[in-house]
Amino acid sequence: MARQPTESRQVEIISTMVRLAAERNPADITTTDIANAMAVTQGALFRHFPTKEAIRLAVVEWIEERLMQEIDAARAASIDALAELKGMFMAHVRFTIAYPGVPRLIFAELQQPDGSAVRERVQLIMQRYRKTLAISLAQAMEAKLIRPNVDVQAAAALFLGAIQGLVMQSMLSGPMAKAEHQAAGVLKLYLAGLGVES
Amino acid sequence: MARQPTESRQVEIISTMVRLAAERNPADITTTDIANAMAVTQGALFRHFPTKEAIRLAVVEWIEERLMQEIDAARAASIDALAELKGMFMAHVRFTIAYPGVPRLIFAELQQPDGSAVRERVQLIMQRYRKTLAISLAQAMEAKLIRPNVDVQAAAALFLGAIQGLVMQSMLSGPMAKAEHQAAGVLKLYLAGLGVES
DNA sequence: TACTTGTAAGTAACTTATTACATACATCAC
DNA sequence: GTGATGTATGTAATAAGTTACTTACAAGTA
Repeated sequence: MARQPTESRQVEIISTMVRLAAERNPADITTTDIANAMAVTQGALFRHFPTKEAIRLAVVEWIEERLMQEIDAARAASIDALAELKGMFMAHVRFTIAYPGVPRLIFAELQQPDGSAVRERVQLIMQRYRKTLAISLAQAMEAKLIRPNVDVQAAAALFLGAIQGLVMQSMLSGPMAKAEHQAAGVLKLYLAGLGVES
Repeated sequence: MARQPTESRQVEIISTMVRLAAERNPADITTTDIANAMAVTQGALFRHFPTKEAIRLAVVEWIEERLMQEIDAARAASIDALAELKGMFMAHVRFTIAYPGVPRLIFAELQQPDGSAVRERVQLIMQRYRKTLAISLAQAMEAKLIRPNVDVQAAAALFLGAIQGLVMQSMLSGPMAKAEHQAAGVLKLYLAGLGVES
């Protein structure tokens, strides 16, 4: 019962996957797990996606759309390049708190062997993200909001690492929500590395 | 043929797992994969470990032993707390270059559900590591080698995140070896956050 | 009526672990 | 030394369970 069109089922499958990934190893989530969580039979999933890999790809695309939207919104709401960096950092942290399964899914896909379509999509997202960061960093340098001799590549890597460090900590010691006030501390430390006085 | 005692086979199984994890998703490495790489039959593995989980636990214990040995050696060879931090960072990076499978294995185990014996072991390693970092950071503050108002918790989290950021970058764009010179840049940036002039 | 979405059952492939059996090897009586 | 014996390590086959995906059929919906 409760028949639904493919479009809404696809969304449901994606969000169920993201939800389940918050508490389990994404690699261990089976089509049966997803179907049970949706109260349909396992075979029903294949009415809406041809393969499991197609589901994983759709999940990654969903993440890209949502996360990049948040990042871009934070950037747009900023008055200068330094505010952009702060805003993107906190937006990313908030997104991770809202969807704790997301970093786990991303990392699980990064572990996939070379040539996997899903993996390459994740690589594209990260490249795009790094490029955005590099632009803001360069602008901040030009506007003398950060010190003039910052290694932009290292700064972009450390930005992502800082977030990843918070994620790892939440995976170690409890819910990501607890890490939110820690996030402010880490951001402050990161900005100090860029020469920002606080 | 080429019978070998259990002790050496156990070591071989562990190092084969670590080696395979450098190029594949650790979650996808089967006992058949390990056995093939060792040129024995799949069943032979169970002469030396009772279950696959026992293999995974042994791998984690091997990592702990080796990594912590490197970290401690780097600490011991340092003249002050700041040199300790630098030494530990670079030792960790070098270890990751030598064994690219290690961070993947650690992360894969962290994804495991709560209560898993292997996961809890990894948690212990990370706690121990963080504690070591906190001590060095506190000492460095006391000796006025870094600025006096560093948030030690955030600094420990960012230290691990900085390494994790390098690992993610290598997973994105190629071998970890390429990331070595990047590591120096990230370390410099991290230390700048602690108020270290360079 | 024609198409879409669902179920129930089944299948092929894969994975961990076990079992029956074979053989190398250390130990020890002699 | 030599040979017997028990144990450790290996193979081949297979059991038992799981997973992604398919198929035959039913029923809702435009």
